[in-house]
Amino acid sequence: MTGMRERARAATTAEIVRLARAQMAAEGAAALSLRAIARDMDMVSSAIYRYFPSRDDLLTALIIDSYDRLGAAVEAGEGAERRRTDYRARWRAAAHALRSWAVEHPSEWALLFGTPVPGYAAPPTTIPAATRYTLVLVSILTDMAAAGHVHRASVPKTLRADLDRLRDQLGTHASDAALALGMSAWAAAMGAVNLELFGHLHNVVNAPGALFEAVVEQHAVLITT
Amino acid sequence: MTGMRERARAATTAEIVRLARAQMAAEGAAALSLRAIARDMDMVSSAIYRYFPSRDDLLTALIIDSYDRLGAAVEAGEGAERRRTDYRARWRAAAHALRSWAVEHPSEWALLFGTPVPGYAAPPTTIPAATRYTLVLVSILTDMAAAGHVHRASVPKTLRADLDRLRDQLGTHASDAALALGMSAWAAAMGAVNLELFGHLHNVVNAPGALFEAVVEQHAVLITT
DNA sequence: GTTTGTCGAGAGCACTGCTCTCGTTTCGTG
DNA sequence: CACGAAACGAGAGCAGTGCTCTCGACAAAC
Repeated sequence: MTGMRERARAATTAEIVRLARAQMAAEGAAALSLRAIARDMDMVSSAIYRYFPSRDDLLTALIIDSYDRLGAAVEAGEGAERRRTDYRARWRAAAHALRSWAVEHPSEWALLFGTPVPGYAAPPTTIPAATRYTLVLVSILTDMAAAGHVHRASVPKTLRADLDRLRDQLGTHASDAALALGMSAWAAAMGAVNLELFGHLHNVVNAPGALFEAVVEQHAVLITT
Repeated sequence: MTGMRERARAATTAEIVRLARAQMAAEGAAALSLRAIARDMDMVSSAIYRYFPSRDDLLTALIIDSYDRLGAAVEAGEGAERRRTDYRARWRAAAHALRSWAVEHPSEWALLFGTPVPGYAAPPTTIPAATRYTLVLVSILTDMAAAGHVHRASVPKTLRADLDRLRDQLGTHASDAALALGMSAWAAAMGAVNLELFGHLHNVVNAPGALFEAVVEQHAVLITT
């Protein structure tokens, strides 16, 4: 089953992804060049197309991989919190794991959450990986609901249909209010990280992560009351 | 003072920016091509360099212009609220003006708040324009402080020094708690718009603006209590 | 009226993603 | 075991990019 052809192919594919990630970290996602990767491998550019039919397909592979590693990091961060009924602590742990990963892998964060490449539509293959880091927050809300916690928050009428569908998709019993609060917290955390990483806090908030900290604490209170 | 040379130069410069914006709206900011602009003007690509020394300088001009138009839109939206002491209504008006502008000019939003172009650092020239839309929120907080409103919120220690400096820079008397709440609201709104525009709500929140609505309402309460 | 500086045209450099062909090597099957 | 199919890397080539340089034509300033 593992002919030398398959092994060579797997090795080459992995090497391409490895070099692509390195190049992305060094020069940014937009500067990713198939020819440069080929040069680094002492190959000719056309040979890369034996492994990835186009630059977009290579990008897709990188996106899935990054989503997966982000998901793993957030899961690990939240999972490290031993007091499973301290929902506020679990939220803090998950959120800080999110920001830490972003700060440590800025180019990958930009690839996932920055400007979408024009003409590039993420294929459905990416959906499971893209959802992963999100499910950690959902699990906290689900556990709170199971423990009988009642969330109070106004939920815009326009959101209700989507929340019903989501509750079904995710298999959770969290209330509309809980899901709305969770999505707000999600958006806020994402916004704070984006502002920080994309340079919009220069001469505004110099202390690294200080804005994120404030955002997380506000929503820690909102989520657990 | 207005020799035919100067007038021709101003007209050509404006035409370049106009075509650049059109091309950006059609194909996205990343696909902006000097040669395509030159073709549309029946000129040769090298002639463009008489007006903009590099592609980055053209980008800078576009960025400043977009920031300015965003600022004007948010100012107009907030200014249309007649009840100046209804701070919650003013916040809602400003926030919705922000999202409306973003939805109507997605490529410009991406240019301003998406992935920064690698190797491109926004020159200090952009700072005044970039601050403009932010000042609307600051003015609301300042008016609340002047009216004697007292904000209660925990403020991370790491944020305090920055808040002191900001209060000085902005010439406001808003408290630490007020500024922290304001910045959280800012980050949350930005995050919600980014998630929506960059396609991260596909199959999550289909109703347009529903997540943004929830985020704005959460922070409307936070800011005014 | 002469000089000075700006302008557009054109050629060219180094780079990109991508396609096609060609000779070689490996694999599955008769 | 032999043979055809499939996969592979090399190489040339196409159309596109940002950018640089030179050159002749024209307007502006002295």
